[in-house]
Amino acid sequence: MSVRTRFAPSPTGFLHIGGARTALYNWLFARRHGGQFILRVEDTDAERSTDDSMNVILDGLKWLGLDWDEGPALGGNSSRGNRGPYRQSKRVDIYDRYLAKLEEAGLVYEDEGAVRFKVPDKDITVDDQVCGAVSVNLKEQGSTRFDAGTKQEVPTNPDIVIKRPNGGYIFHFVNVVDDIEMGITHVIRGEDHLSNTPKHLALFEAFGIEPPTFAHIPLNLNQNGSKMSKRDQGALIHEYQEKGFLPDAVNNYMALLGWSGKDDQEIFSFKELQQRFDLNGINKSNSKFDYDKCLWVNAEHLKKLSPEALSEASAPFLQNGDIPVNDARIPPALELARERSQILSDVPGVIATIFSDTVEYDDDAVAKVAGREGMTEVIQTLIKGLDTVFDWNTDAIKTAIEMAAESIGAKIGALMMPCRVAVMGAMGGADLVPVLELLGKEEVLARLRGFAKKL
RNA sequence: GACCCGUUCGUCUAGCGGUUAGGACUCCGCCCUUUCACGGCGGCAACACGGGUUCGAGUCCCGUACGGGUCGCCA
Repeated sequence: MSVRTRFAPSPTGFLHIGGARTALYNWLFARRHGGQFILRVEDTDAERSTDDSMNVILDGLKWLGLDWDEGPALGGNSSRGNRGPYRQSKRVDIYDRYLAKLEEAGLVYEDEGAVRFKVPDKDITVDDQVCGAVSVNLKEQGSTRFDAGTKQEVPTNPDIVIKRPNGGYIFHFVNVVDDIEMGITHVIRGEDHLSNTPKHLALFEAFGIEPPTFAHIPLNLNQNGSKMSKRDQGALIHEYQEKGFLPDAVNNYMALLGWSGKDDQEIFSFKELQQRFDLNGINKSNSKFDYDKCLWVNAEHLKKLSPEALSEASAPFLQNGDIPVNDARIPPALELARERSQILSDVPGVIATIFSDTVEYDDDAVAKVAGREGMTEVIQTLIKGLDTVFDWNTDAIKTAIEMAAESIGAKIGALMMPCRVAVMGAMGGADLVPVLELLGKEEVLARLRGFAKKL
């Protein structure tokens, strides 16, 4: 039987890193086994579901490259796959049919307008691929509830509500029905669902259907050790896009948070992930999100990007920085920027000076250089030396600076920093000589002359 | 509170009865270098605790502590 996994988000907000990781694991598992990945929108709670938030989730998945074989199309008006519809709000007739089965079997009853499913009074064992065998008796378990307000146990009905008085169906029921109808073979989901799983198994049994394989993955927590919330740094997928993370890097980092290839490799291409991901490598314990490491993973991916891919990915960020995207100097400039950038939004800052007609001088840098003795002579020597360069290329520029240094009995180092500050305005930044080359002779000389006047 | 899951450097993790407990991020040195960064080298830093089992326990068992989760007519 072919593997079929699904991601079943509830469209109530944004695509959260926890959800995205769940989607990724399901996607990787399906791809690894040549199966199908299904996207199903759990929007049974009409009051909390909107098309907009569904599209945010679809956009996020698309950006990550987690394409689905079956599920709603962007926009939500059409879908692909023959087991749809893939929005629960449009599957009511199917749920009605399944409810009728339970009614026939005498397993449900009405309770104040709602419909309850009678849970069996016995141990139900989840044979989880990550957590092992977990047994629970729903009848005993559900007989009391802890009221957080009064901190009291209050008696409750263990039989689970599967349909609201207003006719709407409840998660546990639709989740199971859809997994049956959609032929889901493996359910990979957050560990927060582990305690719900016996309920689902009871429903599978009631329908006489062999349940899928379950794998409950540990949760991602924030730095404080509590569940990631929307306000935590790195929680929302669209922010990665905005900040200039690469989708593959985000996938890589998400994979690492809860899964290990069992060796020392940490940087995985998307393709490698597809080849290597397995349920065995999933960890048992929760992990804390580490933004610094995520940045590092992205920087590693940035280094490996082809020049073409780098250009393409950088374009929106260059535009933001008012840098001309189609300038012929962009490709070499990007090469200067890539080693100094962790995310693409770092890129414009590294190379902006090349494309600007003014120099933004850092006061401290200027003061430091200007304070040196004989600086006027140094700058004049640089101007003279560089003015003689015919073929304006890195070798010739470097040679000219070396000769200029020699002419005043100085080491090249004594000229480089003044030149850097004069031309780029700061002590740090991209390699100076290539920057000089890209800037062009006239501009470099103009900047040096301008700087000379400041002395 | 009851039940469920978990616990190796600050963080992500390797380890599956015998290891100087390995790697990575962060941080700190040094080297490279025209700066910054990259890279290279090195350093700081961990088996939650207590009992067992065993010749021997990070590895197996039982407790305790701590963390997380679930206990909805949310998903």
